[in-house]
Formats: sequence, structure tokens, C-alpha cells
Amino acid sequence: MKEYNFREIEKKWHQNWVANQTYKVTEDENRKKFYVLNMFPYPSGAGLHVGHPLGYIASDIYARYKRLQGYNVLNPMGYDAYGLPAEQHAIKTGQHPEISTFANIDHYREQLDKIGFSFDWNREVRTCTPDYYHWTQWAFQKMFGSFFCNKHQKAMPIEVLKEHFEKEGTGDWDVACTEEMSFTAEEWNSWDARKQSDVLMNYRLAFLGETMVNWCPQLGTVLANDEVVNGVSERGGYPVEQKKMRQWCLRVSAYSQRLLDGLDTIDWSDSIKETQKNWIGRSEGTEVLIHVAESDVNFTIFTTRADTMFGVTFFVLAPESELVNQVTTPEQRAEVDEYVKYVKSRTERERMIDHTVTGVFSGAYGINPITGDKCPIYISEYVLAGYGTGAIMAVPAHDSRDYAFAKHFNLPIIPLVEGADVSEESYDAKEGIVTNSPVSEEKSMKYDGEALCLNGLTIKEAIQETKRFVSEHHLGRVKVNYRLRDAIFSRQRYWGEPFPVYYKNGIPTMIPEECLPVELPEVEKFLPTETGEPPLGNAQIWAWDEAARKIVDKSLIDEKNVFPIELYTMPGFAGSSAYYLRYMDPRNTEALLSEKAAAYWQNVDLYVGGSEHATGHLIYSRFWNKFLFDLGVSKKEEPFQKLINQGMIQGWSSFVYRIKGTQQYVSFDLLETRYDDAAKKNRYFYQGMEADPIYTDISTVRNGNQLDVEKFRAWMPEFQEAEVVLNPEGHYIVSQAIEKMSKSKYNVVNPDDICERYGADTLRLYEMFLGPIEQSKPWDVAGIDGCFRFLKKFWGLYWGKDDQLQVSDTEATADNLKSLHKLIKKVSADIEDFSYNTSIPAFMVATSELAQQKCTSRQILEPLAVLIAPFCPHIAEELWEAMGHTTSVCDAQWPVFNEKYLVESTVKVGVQFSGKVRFTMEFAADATPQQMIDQVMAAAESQRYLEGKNVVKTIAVPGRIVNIVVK
RNA sequence: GCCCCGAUGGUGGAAUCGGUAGACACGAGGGACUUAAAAUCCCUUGGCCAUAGCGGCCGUACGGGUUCGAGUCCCGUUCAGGGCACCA
Repeated sequence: MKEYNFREIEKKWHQNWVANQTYKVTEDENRKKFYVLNMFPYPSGAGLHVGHPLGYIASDIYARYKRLQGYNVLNPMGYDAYGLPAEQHAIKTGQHPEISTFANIDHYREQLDKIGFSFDWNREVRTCTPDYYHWTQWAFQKMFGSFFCNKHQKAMPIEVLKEHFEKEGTGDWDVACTEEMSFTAEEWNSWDARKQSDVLMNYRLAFLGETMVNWCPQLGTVLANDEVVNGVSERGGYPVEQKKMRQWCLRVSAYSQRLLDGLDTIDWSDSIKETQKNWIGRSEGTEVLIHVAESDVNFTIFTTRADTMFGVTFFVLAPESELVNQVTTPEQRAEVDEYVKYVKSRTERERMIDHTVTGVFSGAYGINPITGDKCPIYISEYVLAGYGTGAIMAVPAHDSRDYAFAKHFNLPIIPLVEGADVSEESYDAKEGIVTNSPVSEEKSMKYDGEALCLNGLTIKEAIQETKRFVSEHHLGRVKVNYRLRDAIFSRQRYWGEPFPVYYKNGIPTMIPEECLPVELPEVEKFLPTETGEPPLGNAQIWAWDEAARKIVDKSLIDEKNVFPIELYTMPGFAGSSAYYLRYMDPRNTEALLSEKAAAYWQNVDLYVGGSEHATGHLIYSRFWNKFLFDLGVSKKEEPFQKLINQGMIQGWSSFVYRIKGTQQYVSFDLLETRYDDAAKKNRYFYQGMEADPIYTDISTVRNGNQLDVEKFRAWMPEFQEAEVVLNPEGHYIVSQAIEKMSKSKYNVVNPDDICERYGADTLRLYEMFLGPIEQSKPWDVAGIDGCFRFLKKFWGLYWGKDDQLQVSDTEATADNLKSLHKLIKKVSADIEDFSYNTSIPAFMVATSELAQQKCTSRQILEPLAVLIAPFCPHIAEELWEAMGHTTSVCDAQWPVFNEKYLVESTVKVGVQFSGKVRFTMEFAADATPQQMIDQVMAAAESQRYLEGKNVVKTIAVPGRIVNIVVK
């Protein structure tokens, strides 16, 4: 048999694909399009590990499959090239981040090329190149120039709103905004340009806002909500504090309802949809206006439990709320100020962990409009300024947080639900019958002669009734709130897209569209300036000359028509929010993409990437695309029709144990483990001395868990002098843990080594074989030999003893056809469902069947090569060529499944009595159930199973089981 | 606390509509070939009992239910993973 020389084969076909531009794709009106996309990678210095290609392989298989089915498949790849690591590298070494980024990209490309992807590299994009970020800046400018009409749920040009203001003031137009405003046309027209600009900021989709931001002092930048995890920064794990700052923001919240509704139209996993639903956090409730007693101050509270208005015993304001100053009485002023100061001193993280009750009385009372009761107004950090109105009505009987507060401050608790016992805890459930609302008017306010009474209603009915009452009598209104916040869109960093904005006499002004892109300026240092400006403050050539329409030296700023340019840069998600559109027409210099390309490619049919982007990229992209859809640029409301989230491939981390303060390393099985309750972790001891676990590189481990001491010593200078304490068998045993693959954990397996040893086709096959794509699983090389062996067997099907191809024109046998068509059916269905892991065993079975049948028929072996082509393109090409084809197997046709080859003349079924299969029988495939029953009865009688028993019922399920019930 | 997803051998995992659970692979054990190793090939491998051979019982986290028949459907419980989290 001819040797399976994967190195030669893979090298040959890689060159061939490049030379023939096999994967170049162009719009073709005569063919149906299919758009497959991977989340593009951030090119890190560590290069690819075996986890990265998992999704790429999965989508490549699908892309190749669709192409074989005759679709015109777009399968592009590019780089999310802006990012913090490159910037930090630049700060450390002084090397421009572009240099390290491009070097990393080259390394990625080299690694990717080895795996045999069908990417069209002609369409590569990099978010950090001016021809790309031109369109990021352009989209930002469009958002700046737009507002969102709540009635039509659509973005519109800001000029429309301006005109409206000029003619009618705010009027009753329901428009997405930061703060509700009300002014007349006269007022608007009387304002100067500066004031008008400020007011418009309240409505623009990209706006400068004075908002509470997540400030990370260590990183020296603000972070978006999804970049803060458990109160610390996602990157680096540094503390984050709340700070009021003027920042660029995107009004993502305007699209809340559309982002929610869109989820029903797309084919994503339930868990990711659920995550997004939680993140958007739609909550239907009621806003009620509360008067502050003995003053003319009013405030609005938001509640989802309008039915509990009769149980209100106090109100609470968020400490950051502007109302705090307005309501606080002089006597309480000092105490309140001190409390507000205390709250400010607490970090986000402290507030998240520590839920002890704190608060202070403001001295004021609010009037419950339903009962007329005067209730004290408190200030407490458990009410958040950023959600709802920053003020709540407290119903301690039916809300556990209010309950804790009431107990702490000794406030009354009034239960409102039949049978609810609130002596120990609150009754939070939304089930039950409402009671305790006054029957007569004694404690109830009448409006237009009507008083609210909820007794006897279910809670749900009571909510509806209260909503009606409140709206009809103008005490408040029905309101939908969303948890989704506007995205903070500026960062105090160097390595990002510069804003195409200059400040003309303090008014943020867009650099004309024709002058884009505004290129990232050169700086000497990548750190913030000494005066605390962001790194772009170091740029000398960074001022806008309005007359000359170009960027000029900063020193000219005081001259006529020269103004400073924005020093902030855009965040990471800016460049990754619309890259899928750019791939459709990546070299267009006139537009983000042409009308023609947009109309042809529409949107992404299949998107593959990690689920960690659920509340970041996948929300921002949907928002961005919806905006571009409103503009008519994108042709589909949703960017990604189907989403597959590949799981993580974890690595096996290995640990050696070093006795504290020595160079002695003790084998794991000799250690005594003690659990330290205080530190909540294990500690290890050897002869009374404590030993610390230290990561060791997986390359220093052999036979599963034994340390190769020589390799270990050679690995790092630190370990050169290591003395080891071996176990009685003379081995050093390491301990192991399954963790995320990471350079710092020394558990990274890189695909190059696997390619070198087994070839790309084996790697591709094996990564798919590891388990369902959507699941996380540890990398375990154990099974890879099996995949490699299979490929050798598969190869062997095609070659005779004397290295000659043994494909002949002999007619295929029925068995051959059956094996083939079973496989076609299975593999086609599996690819459609992304359960590739189950088609690999099917391939193995078919291969051994055909080998046993000594099948040499071209009729079988040709389609077989096509079937494996999506999985293992190199071997498929080689065999395809060997069989005399001059075109690529990529342009072959996916074999058509034909049921007729699988139809059996007879069918084997098990015969079952009282729940047990007793014997099997063969029937003609077209036997009717009655015929089968008759035969079974005859057979059963002859086998004496039915002796002395009465048959009460017979059931036949053709093809599987014949079941007879006896008594 | 709320929401989502899941639980099948030593391991990864198969099992379409409810129809003979454990495909396929890994690992493990045994054997063949070989001076030896690698490679390759063959046999065994859910548990218990029986074993010359036939065979029998129990088994899909646990407890119920529906059904002639449940890994699959329904109800409850436990455990593990993920998301959100003073969101009113």
C-alpha cells in the first residue's frame, strides 16, 4: 500500500490552493449565497493554541459542505487588532503597538495556513488599518447625527428633531433621551449654539454624557459594564470605582425593545438568548408621582408591584440621586451629608459583597397618593441611582430588601396578601389574594369620586387594577424599564480608533465626512501625559484646521480656525461591531460596502464563536447593525441568523511542590494534604514542612503524571538546581488540574506540533471528535492516534499492494451502496446539526465495511472522497486528483442520498412478552402488522411461550418490536 | 435569591418518532508478529451471578407517574455547570 505521506500531501495542496485562488469568492447572482463567519481573533503574542481552531474548523466544515452543495460561500477571516496587551507591550518596550500587532498577525496567519482553512484571504480585514477604521469613524459620525424615535422605534437624522424644536419645542414627541426635557420653541430659539449643542446631546445616539462610569485607576481608563466582572476589571482584575466623567456614549438603551424582540427571530441557543434577555432586563411596571409633604418638591417612584401601594410604610432614595439635596431637612443635613460621603467612599466591589443594611432618614415625608399617608423618606445605598427613577416606595411586607431595612430601622410592616406570615421574613411571591386594602373610604383617597380597592383580587389582577387607577386619575403612568445601559464609548488609551471630532469653542464638532479617516497620530510615549491627559495628549500634530481641512500642529491652536482634536479613543468593541459587513466589500474606498454587495450577501447565515461575548460584542453588534439597518446600509435587521457557541478546550495544568525556602521538590504522592478553613484551600506538607504548588510546563510531564526531571531542570534557570524527592517507585508524580488554557498556566498545547506529527487532516478530525462543539472539554491527546489510524485506513481503501490506485470501473454491489448511502445520510444530517463528532464514528464504520467488502468501485470511492472533503480537505484533494480529476474537490458535488439503497428485503424485529424480548424474527419488509402478528403468534406457540395463557392484546410496531401482552 | 442548561461504563461520548442502552474511540487487561522496540493485527472490557457451554438478574443521578414498552414524556428531589444579581 502506498504510504500516507501527509506532510507532502498537505504542503502540495496548500501551495496549489494559493496558486489557483481556490477559495477566492465573488458575488454571483446565479448562485445562492451562504455567509459563514468566525468571530475574528485578537492576535495575541502567545499565538494560537489548540482551542482557537475549534470553531474555525467547525465553520470550515460547514462552509465546505455548503460549497459542495452548490452555494456561493463567503468564509472570510481577519483580525480584531486593537487591544490592551499590544498597548501595554508598547508602554513596556517603547515599540509601536502596530509593529507587535502586525508581527503577531503574521504568526497567526502562518499557524492558520497549516490547518487548511477555506478562508478567502483576499478579504482579510484588520481593525487597526485606516482603510478599515475609516468606516468605524463614519458609523460613529452617523450615530452622532441621529436620534431615536420611540414611536416608530427607529433612528432618524438629528436635523429632523432640530427642526421640530425650532417649530414646536419638545412638544409631545416621544424620543429616546438621557433625561426627560421640556421646552418651548421660543426657548429653543433663544438659546445660543453652545446651549443648543448641549441639549441635542440629550438625544443623539452617540453623545457626550456626564455619567457615572466604571473608572479603573490601574488601567487609567473607563470600562463598559460588560468589561467589569464581579466589581473588578475583566482584564487584569483591578479594582473599579464609580466616578462621574464626561464620556462619549452610545444610546444602546434606545434599542432595548428591538434587541429583545429580535431574539425571537434568530436561531441562537436558549442560554445565550436568556443571557441577553437578562442583560436587557425588561421590566413592566408603574411610575407614581409622590409629593413631598410641606414642600413643592415631587419625585417619581418606579414599581412592578403596584398592587402593594397600601403596604407602603416609607420611601427610599438612592444616595447619588439629585433629590437627596432637595428633600433633606436642615436638621438632618449633617447626618445625610456624612452618609452620602460614606457611600461614595465604597468601591463597586465592596458594595456588591457587603449587603448589610445602611441608610439615613432625610427628615422629609412623602405622601402616598392612594392612602394619603405620610411616610418617611430615607436614603440608602440599596437603591440604585441608575435604574428606574432612583427612588422607590418601600413595601417591607412583600420585598425582602425593604423588609431588612424596616427591621433595622424599626419601621411598620403591613401584610397585604391572605395568609402571608411576615413575622420572620417578607412574602415576595407574586401569588395570592390581596387583602387589607381599605373597604371604606376612611384610609383611601378618592379621585373623581373613586377610591381604589383591591380586596379579593389576585396579585396579577390587583397590579392591573392599580395601573388603571393610577393612569386614569393621572397619579402616574404605566412604564417599561430596561436594565440595559448606554455603552460608554471612549477610552483613555492610545491603541484604538481616534474620534473624528474636534472642539470648536468647546462645542464637539465632527470632522467632515470627506476628510475621513482621521489617522491615529504618532506619539513619543504611550502613557498618559503628566497633566493627566490621555496618551493622545502626547501627540504634537493633533489639531484641526477648519479652513485648510487638515490635521495640523497643536501649537497653532490659538490661531483662527484651528481647534483641538478629541484625545479619547474608541473601545475594543467599536471595530468589531460591523466587521461582518466590511467583509462583503472589504476594499471599497467609497463606502462601508456597496449597495450591490449588501444586497447579495445580506447577513451572516452562520456565526461561530465563544459565548463569553454574550453581553458584549453580541449585543453591541446587534445594536450597531440595527442602526445601520435604519440607515438602509445593512439589509437585515439581525446580523447573525444562526449562532453556534463553541466550547472552550481546557488544558491539563501540572504542579510540582517545592518546600518553602528550599530547592527541594517533593513528589505529590508523598505529601500530606490539609484543608485550611481560613484560606479555603488545601495546603501541603512533607515531614512537617510546607510545600507550595508551582506550575510546571506540560512538556516536562510524561506518562500522564510523571515529571521528567531533566527536562524540568532545563526548562527554566530557576529550576536548574532543583533537588527532587522521588516516590518509592523512583518517580516524581505531579498533581494535575483542568483549567483554561493559558500561557501563564503552562498548559498550552499548540496546533503546530500536532500538525507536524499527525498532519492537519488528523488535527481537524480529532478536534471535531473531541465532543460536541458547544461543550467545553479538556484537551487529551490520547484519542488522536485513533483518528490518525482511521485516516491511514481510509487512504488504504484507495491503494493496492503495488502503490497503484485500485479504483476501478466495476459496478458497485448492493452492500457497497448500502454502506455509502448510510454514510451520506448520517454525515449530511450531522453537518446540518453541527454534531460532527458523531459522523466520525460513521466514517470509521463505513471505511471498515468497504474494506471488508474489498470495494474498489469508482462509483463508491469518488463520492466517499467528497464526503470526507469538508473534514479532511488535503487527503480528499489528493485522492480526487489520483482518481483523474483536474479540478479541485471543492468544486465537486455533494453526493445525493438515495433511500432505496437502504431498504432491506427483510426486517429483523425483536419479539417481546411481558416487557422482555424473547426472540428475534425476520419478516418481509412490506409485511403488514397483522401478518407480522400472525407469524409471531405461530412462532410463539411453537416456542411454548403462550402455553396456558390468554392473549389479551397484540401490538405491532413494524421495524422494531412486536409486542404481545399475555395474562 | 431569580433564570437557563445538564446528569448514561474507568474516560470522551452514541442511541432519529418512546421500540433489544452503552455505537465508535480512548484507556486497561490478554495474545500474535519481532532479537528488541516502534508500528500493525486479534480477543476481552457496565455491575453481579453462572461459566465446559447455554444462560439469568440488576442497571441511563434519586423517588414517583403515564405506557404493552421510558435514557427519551410528566411531577417531585438531589447534585454539577452557566447567566443575572440590592434592577424595586
